[in-house]
Amino acid sequence: MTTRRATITDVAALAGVSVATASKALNGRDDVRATTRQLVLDAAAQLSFQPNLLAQGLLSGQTRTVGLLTSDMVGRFGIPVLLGAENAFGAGEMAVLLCDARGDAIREQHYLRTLLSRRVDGLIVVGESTNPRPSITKDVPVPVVYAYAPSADPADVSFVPDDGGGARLAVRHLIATGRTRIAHITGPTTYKAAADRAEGVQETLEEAGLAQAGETFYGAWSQRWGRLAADMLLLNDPGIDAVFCGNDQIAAGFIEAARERGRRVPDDIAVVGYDNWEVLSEETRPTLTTIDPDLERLGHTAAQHLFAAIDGKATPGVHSMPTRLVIRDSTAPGIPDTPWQVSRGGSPP
Amino acid sequence: MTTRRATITDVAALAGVSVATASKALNGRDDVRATTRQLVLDAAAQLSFQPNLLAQGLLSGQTRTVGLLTSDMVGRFGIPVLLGAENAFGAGEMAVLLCDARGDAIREQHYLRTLLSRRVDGLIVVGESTNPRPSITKDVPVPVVYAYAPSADPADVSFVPDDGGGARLAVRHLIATGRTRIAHITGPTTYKAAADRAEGVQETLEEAGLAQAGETFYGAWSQRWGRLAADMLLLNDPGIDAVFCGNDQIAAGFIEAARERGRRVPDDIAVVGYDNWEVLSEETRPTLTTIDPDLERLGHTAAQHLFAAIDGKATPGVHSMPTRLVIRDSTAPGIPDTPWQVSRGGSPP
DNA sequence: CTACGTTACGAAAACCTTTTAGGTTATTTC
DNA sequence: GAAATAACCTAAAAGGTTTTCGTAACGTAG
Repeated sequence: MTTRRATITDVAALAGVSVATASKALNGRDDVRATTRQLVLDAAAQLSFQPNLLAQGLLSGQTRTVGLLTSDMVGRFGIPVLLGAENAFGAGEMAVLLCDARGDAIREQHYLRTLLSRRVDGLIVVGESTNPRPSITKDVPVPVVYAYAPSADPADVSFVPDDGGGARLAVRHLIATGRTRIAHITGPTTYKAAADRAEGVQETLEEAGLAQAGETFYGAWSQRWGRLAADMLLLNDPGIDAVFCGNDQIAAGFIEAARERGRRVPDDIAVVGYDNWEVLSEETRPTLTTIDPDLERLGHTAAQHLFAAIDGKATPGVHSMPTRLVIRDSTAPGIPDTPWQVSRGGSPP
Repeated sequence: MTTRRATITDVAALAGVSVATASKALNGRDDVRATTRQLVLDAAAQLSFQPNLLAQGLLSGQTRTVGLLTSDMVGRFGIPVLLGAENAFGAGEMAVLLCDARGDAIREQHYLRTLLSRRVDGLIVVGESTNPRPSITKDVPVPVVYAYAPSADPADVSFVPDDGGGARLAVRHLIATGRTRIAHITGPTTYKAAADRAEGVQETLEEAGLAQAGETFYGAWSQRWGRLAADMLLLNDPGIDAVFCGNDQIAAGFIEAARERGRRVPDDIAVVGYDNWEVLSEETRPTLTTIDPDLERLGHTAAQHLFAAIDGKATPGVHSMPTRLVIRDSTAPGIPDTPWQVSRGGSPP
């Protein structure tokens, strides 16, 4: 356990060759005789030799390591992005240095310095909301990719979920199922995601020649607000037959309150959520049709583009990542597969 | 952006001293004149010099990096542990290499190799359930600490939540509030956590001279099972006045079903959950009294012990980490602060 | 037998930093 | 005025790997 680890010098000595030859044999270079190579390989196996990546990195200037700088890992949205990214990196030979700045700019600076000290090959910055965040690209001698929260500098490489598109998907689905009086309840106005989705709702309704039922109801991202909004909405505007909620919590609250007020979901009112947070969307009654922002894929794509950027092939700009409509019972009770169906019951196992 | 990074040689040249002197000046060694030191420091600042940690690590044999090997980051429990650990490391000068083996032993081996290749100073292995997992300690020349899932080898260092203690906390609380007919609904028998909690329930009831209401109801960790079990239980055994649920999802389902059957919570039946998963425990009606396993602290402690182990001060054995009772309205409606109260409304902001 | 090309291998430099062992001044002590 | 000390600084080695270049052996053609 505390035995010194074998170096290539040890391997070379055991094989009876020079370190240069050992290196070539181990790395598959071709000016080494087959028998010699086997000798070296056997020696390496016997000593369970593993090349010191520090030494390799020192020499090559490439550490095969990227820094993953997250602003708030506590939040729900950073995790899937991070997961997708880690996934993409792990598939190659890259390793991920994880740093959680916890929303603190000072801490972020600190982590940034240590990451650069460790000579990471690139950085991926994942934010906690889709609101733009300050760019760090110019302070840094390696490529940077922003995920979820875009950089404020449009010349940087950012990947964000297509909130407008998600809203369009939701509203089109409601229209396709025959709804015409559609309301929208969402989170705080300070969230760009809320504004983007509201805009998507507006546009889609106009395209269909429909008017939105009531103005957009901005509130909190909570179940409580969903219930409250339901009470207000059902009282003031009893004719609505569908509601698109800004997230699954609001939708869960809405469904609960609607049921208590004697409205049947989906028969009287169809409900669509957002986020596909399965602990909610699969446990409401009826289960919840919702928009899946596919954050894991977003993280994966961001990581792949970081690869590309490290290889000098950057793709600047803010890239909108498509979302998926997940149809469950809150809009389409027991209807078997239908043409307009995108996917049912969440992601495959 | 692509400009070569400054080395200590550049700094020394700019300051007009040798690299040795520059190194001493930068590292606060004391055989260097104050004026010379300032000269070096200015030069370093001007070039925004940052020491190459690879070179340092190569020399010292310490990389100030630990590997964080998680078996399944998708799950809910790994994340807080990971978070607490990252937190503890970030406070020092350690960095965390994140690897998600996704429950695959092959992948775990692969990651293990690359981590060792990178010469990490230690490893923390976080599992996804409290069931023991295979030990890797003997395959590895650095200290290893297990978090959440203990190592199957009792000589290793493991940190697990005290499930039995959590159950005791819950049942004592129910008894303290005057309940006497207490039932227990929990997850699958295959989970050690479920078994440990059930055992804790048994013991605590016996100590109090009470009998458990019905046997332990094993099922799934789902809201659905909570509803189903509620229906069964309230039908067969209408006299029960409290139920301790194996997790918050079961508890949420139970509360919902109980309400529909006309039982008031907590007046007729008190409910305690487990996990303090706030998206549920703060959104049920009434809000849910529950056990918080304090996983973040568990992760933090595990990380600190890894530090100690790296310094040669290991503390072998399986360490049970205490849980917290979080009292909300499902057991104590609107009662103001009372002596037996441990904490209210979850962790402070 | 000489000239030359090919093949297989080794010596040494390079990457960047820290540390050890000396070396050069200036200052003190007798 | 010589010797001892202190203060400051430098040269060189070490850490593990890859790469470049040099060299030796061998075979082939002239």
